Amino acid sequence: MSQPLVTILDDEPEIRQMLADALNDAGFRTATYGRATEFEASLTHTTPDVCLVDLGLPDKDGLALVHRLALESGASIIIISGRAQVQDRVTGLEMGADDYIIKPFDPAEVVARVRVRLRKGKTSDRTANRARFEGWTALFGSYVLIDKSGAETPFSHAEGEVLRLFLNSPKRLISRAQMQETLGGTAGESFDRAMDVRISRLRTKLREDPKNPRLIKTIYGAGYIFLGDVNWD
Amino acid sequence: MSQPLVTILDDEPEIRQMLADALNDAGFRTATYGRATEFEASLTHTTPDVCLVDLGLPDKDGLALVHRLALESGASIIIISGRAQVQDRVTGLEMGADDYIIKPFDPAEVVARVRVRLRKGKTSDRTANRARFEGWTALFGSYVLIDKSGAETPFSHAEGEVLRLFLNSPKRLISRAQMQETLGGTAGESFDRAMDVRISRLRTKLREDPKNPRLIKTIYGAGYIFLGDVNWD
DNA sequence: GCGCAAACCTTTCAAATTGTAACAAGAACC
DNA sequence: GGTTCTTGTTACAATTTGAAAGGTTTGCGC
Repeated sequence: MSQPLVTILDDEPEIRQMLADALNDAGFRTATYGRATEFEASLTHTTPDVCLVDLGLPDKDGLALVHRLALESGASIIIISGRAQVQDRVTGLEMGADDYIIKPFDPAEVVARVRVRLRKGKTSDRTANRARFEGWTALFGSYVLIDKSGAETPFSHAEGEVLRLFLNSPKRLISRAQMQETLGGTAGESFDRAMDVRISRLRTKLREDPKNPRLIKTIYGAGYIFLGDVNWD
Repeated sequence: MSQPLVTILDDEPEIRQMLADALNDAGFRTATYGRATEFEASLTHTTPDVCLVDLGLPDKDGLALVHRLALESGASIIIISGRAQVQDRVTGLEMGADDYIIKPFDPAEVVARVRVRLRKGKTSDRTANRARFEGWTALFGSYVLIDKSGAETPFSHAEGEVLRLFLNSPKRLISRAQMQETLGGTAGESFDRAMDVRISRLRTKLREDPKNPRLIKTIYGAGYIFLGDVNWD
């Protein structure tokens, strides 16, 4: 789970191969698809970080796919297309793509542009130390949670790590593997329980109703999701 | 702070003008600079959202400027350059640029690419993950179904996979084989039953009449069809 | 219609996953 | 040294899920 996943959707096998090779050499995991339906099917059980999409697909309108992808998935989308008109590029970007590369392309440039998209995702991790969410204010500098009425609740370093992780990617599924990675879990299988405990303690401090958590939701078999709007400053 | 600020750094006045006009027409505030030193001085009292930087500057190495900008400012950086070699582009992107546009360019494309960078900046933008159908609203971000009256019904990850598959291809036959593939079925023959159970549970949550399902229809010997109009947003 | 086999639905049950209370080891502080 | 706080571990409860099993429906031949 450590390496980012890049998916490649193109109907020409040689291009798929070329891209996959270049990206693998650069250290990414890749998954290739020749048809839109095949690719769409994969989305229910995998979450790519970057999607390379060829617009000239035989079985589906590429632009519609890009549009839906942009809305539904958190992945960055890079269109790869033979259509070089400015208008094509503009509409492609307007449909939600993050970049638009014209065929023929140099694999090195594709790799570079994929890297940019991943870099952006990472850098968005806040290093600020105050966040407001749903009536709460978290001060990471002084390890204190403040509720609507101004009452303070201290939290520990371990709890803060979890909270920061949640506040950095709200409303998105965070898998247990991801957590272990960022929280320096020793990958020891018994650390699983420790994570549960951290989250349990955090939930208590956020006064979550155990039966019906509103902020930290468990997705059985998948991970956790932090609901609620977050503002950092 | 209402309109985003785009800065333009280029030594050719006509290009500055052309970009500024196009961006102003698109509703952005702009500030233009002809020299790197001038531009750098401006950074002490303004915080641009997107910076367009020409690499071919007379008074300073453009790449070094890009690098510093990427590290120190939160702005998105788009390089505009006459140097069209792949290597130039790759190094430009590696230095921290978010995009690289080659001269000569079409102003419309520049505007589109600026828009993409700004869109990315909004964090809560890509969390929609919502579909409406026949009076229901499915929030995949929070694993909740909402009916006409606003009542919420949570659904599990497994149920969500099935529901998403249906909503992705409404009014089209979905074979069991397809499902198994999509839902990561181990192809074990007993997974068939598990599939049934998932659908059964989903039907219950959608309050389907067992005798007369309106949304998820079984096609004996072939698969399932999801009826109903779907809108993602 | 009737019978029958295959396909499908749904209840029940057990295994896997997750929640939390209680305890213990260790760090920090006095 | 003693106290308090933090944090992981253990143990057990609660929940979710897929598997098993039996019931129901469908298609088809007579």
